[in-house]
Amino acid sequence: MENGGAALSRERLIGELNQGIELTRVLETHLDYASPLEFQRLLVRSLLSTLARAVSIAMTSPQFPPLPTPASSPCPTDESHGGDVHGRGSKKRKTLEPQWTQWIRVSSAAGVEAPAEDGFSWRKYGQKEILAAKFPRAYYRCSHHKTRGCPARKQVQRSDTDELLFDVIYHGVHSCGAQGQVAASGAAAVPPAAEADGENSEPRLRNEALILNFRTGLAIKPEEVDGGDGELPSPLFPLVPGEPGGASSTLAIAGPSGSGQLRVDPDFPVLEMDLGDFFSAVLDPDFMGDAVESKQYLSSAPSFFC
DNA sequence: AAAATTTGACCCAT
DNA sequence: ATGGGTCAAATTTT
Repeated sequence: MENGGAALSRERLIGELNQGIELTRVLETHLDYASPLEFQRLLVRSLLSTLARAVSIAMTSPQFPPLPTPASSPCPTDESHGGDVHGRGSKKRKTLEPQWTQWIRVSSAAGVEAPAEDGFSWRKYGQKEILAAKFPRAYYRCSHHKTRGCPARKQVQRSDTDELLFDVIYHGVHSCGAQGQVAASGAAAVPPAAEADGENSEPRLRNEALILNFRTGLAIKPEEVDGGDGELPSPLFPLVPGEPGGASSTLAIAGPSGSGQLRVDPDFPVLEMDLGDFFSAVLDPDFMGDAVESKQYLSSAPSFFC
């Protein structure tokens, strides 16, 4: 039952992350020495793609929620490992459970209270006004929480800006053998957005208004798609830009340190991850193997992110 | 009556 | 002290 695959992607992930850190250090040095802007740009670009790859790996890693159907897998949810003795300001690894976000847009503006069904049955257990949000956030948990202790939960909140958009944040995976994932695979895992019967001749990736939101506020938002319509390269978040004639969609990426572009697969759902959770998951002691060094790396480097 | 939702209190991290 | 997540009693829905 070992998760060889998981371990592998974790290694790759850590590798990418470390490289990103290394690049950052080099860049820092060169900033100090006022090296050629050209070179600095190159570093930044490399850094960007390294991080993008890392994100991609993280997103597809078994440790994180799967895009397609939940494929009722055994409940991996492990609670405590009693083995965390090491005094030493014990870290608080709080988020072990997968969490991801879906943006769902509804069609009719008026009267819409919530996005359509997603194939599971939920029971609302709370609602809260959120500080800087126009709309309240609703909390749901799987209906089988009582009966079968299913840990799945979700939060639904209407977007401040786009009236037709809802953020649906899922926490944990279902352990109840509930709900046929409806062939509409999309139903539960991908924004239906459909409404097809229209004239949408637009390229698929339009203003889905998707935003990859890291703690820093780094955002990636849709931009023009370069007419290309060919197949998209398989690696998600492949290398960055500079390269004009690509058959894929491109996204403009803008962050605290500049901007660039990314190619993306329009079919890949956009997730939202908190970098803190991201790192704590990656650094979970249970997986540290001989990569322990990365721990120090990571904990000492990215002041950048917070 | 049973099941689900509403809503303010409560609790736990910042 | 604050903001956000959950609890649970009251209330509404079926």
